[in-house]
Amino acid sequence: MSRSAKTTRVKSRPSAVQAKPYHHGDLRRVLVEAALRLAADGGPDDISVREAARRAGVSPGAPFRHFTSRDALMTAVAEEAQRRFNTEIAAALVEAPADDPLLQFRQLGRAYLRWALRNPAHFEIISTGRYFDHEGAKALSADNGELITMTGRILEAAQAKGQLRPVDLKTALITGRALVYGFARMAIDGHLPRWGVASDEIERRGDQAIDLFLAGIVR
Amino acid sequence: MSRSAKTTRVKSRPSAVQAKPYHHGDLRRVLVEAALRLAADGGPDDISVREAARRAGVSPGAPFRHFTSRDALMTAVAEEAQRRFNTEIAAALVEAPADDPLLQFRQLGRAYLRWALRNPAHFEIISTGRYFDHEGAKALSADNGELITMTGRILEAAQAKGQLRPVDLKTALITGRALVYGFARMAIDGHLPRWGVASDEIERRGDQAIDLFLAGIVR
DNA sequence: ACCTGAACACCGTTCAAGT
DNA sequence: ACCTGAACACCGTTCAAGT
Repeated sequence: MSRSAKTTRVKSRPSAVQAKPYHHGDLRRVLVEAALRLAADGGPDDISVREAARRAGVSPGAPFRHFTSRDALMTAVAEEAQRRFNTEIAAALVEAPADDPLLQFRQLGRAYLRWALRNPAHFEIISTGRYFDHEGAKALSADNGELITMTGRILEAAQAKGQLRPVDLKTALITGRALVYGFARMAIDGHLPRWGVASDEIERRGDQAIDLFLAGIVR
Repeated sequence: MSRSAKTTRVKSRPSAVQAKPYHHGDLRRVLVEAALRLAADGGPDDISVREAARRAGVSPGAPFRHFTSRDALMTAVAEEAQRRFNTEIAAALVEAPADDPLLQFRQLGRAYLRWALRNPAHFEIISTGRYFDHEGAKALSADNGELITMTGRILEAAQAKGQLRPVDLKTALITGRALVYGFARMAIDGHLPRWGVASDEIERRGDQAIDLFLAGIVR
């Protein structure tokens, strides 16, 4: 399920069966992949430097040549997860009609929810903030800021097109995000059964929540 | 700031200065208090059985006479936090006009947000689900269910009074909760600076989000 | 330049022994 | 019945030594 990172490029020896080289060659990437896998299988807290090292076939100290601490590994993991997230959001947005910002906004919310529901552990790592310091996560902050800017522009376009009631844009933006973030976390944190939502209807309920919000701000 | 739990009732000796007794007397409660403090000072992950034992002045193994595992301690912590949460919500609800369910609903949302913002670590322990199993947390589930039921009844009353547009109640209920939960977590998880919300205006922004949602469902 | 392997301080948990 | 203190397996992290 994860990308194959087995090819440890050893330049000098062209033999078919080669001994495990002393230098790994791509350890950093392999550690991040292993950590993503550990999170997906268990949860964010199941990521451990030692276990990632074990899965990469290196000694416990080896990762510290590439990451100064567990937090630094978590940051790299979060950056990779955020990158995948942004990619999927962008892809989903293409499917919305170019001339209808309101539908684009809706599509954004739906794509956000879907990715969160299907990648709960990775979503949690990105969003919980406990797992790394946001100061040092340059790429992540950029990806994140891009998403926020994009969402704002789409909502502005909807307003400019006269699709909205007279609402404060910033308030609407924050409220909309709070809604999808909250719903995603309710699902991930296991709240929904208490609200009478079975697991096979979570996506539908999420869409209904989005639509109720939209109905409230649309003209 | 925490309730004084110093009185280790020793029945036999009425002397003023008494030696530290072998039996603690109230260890369970003291451990929970210590854990709540640890969470408040650092974060949920700063709760450790050993540190709680240290602060209670007992050996590392002692807590396991009262809690089968760290998870069991976390469950007790969560139950205490949820109890405090419910108490404050109930108190806030009294201040809302008895004949205006919509304002009661609003008040509920505001009280929810305020408690979350002022007790972020405890709120996180209650809501994240990662810290304990909800099956074994009987009292917490009861407190939680009570809150959900109450919220539902208030919204029903608002509808019965003709205060709402024709919306699906369950959808409105879930959407409303997703909104306040999401906003609370955005604040706790450190998202709000990215959305241009300074720390001294968080409560106000939260209130605005609630009001925008209400404006969308009110008649 | 990158990895090994032993070491250290820490944690959760267990258990025989003490009171 | 409840607590001590040593023990064990585990983790993050460091560092001299190897390649």
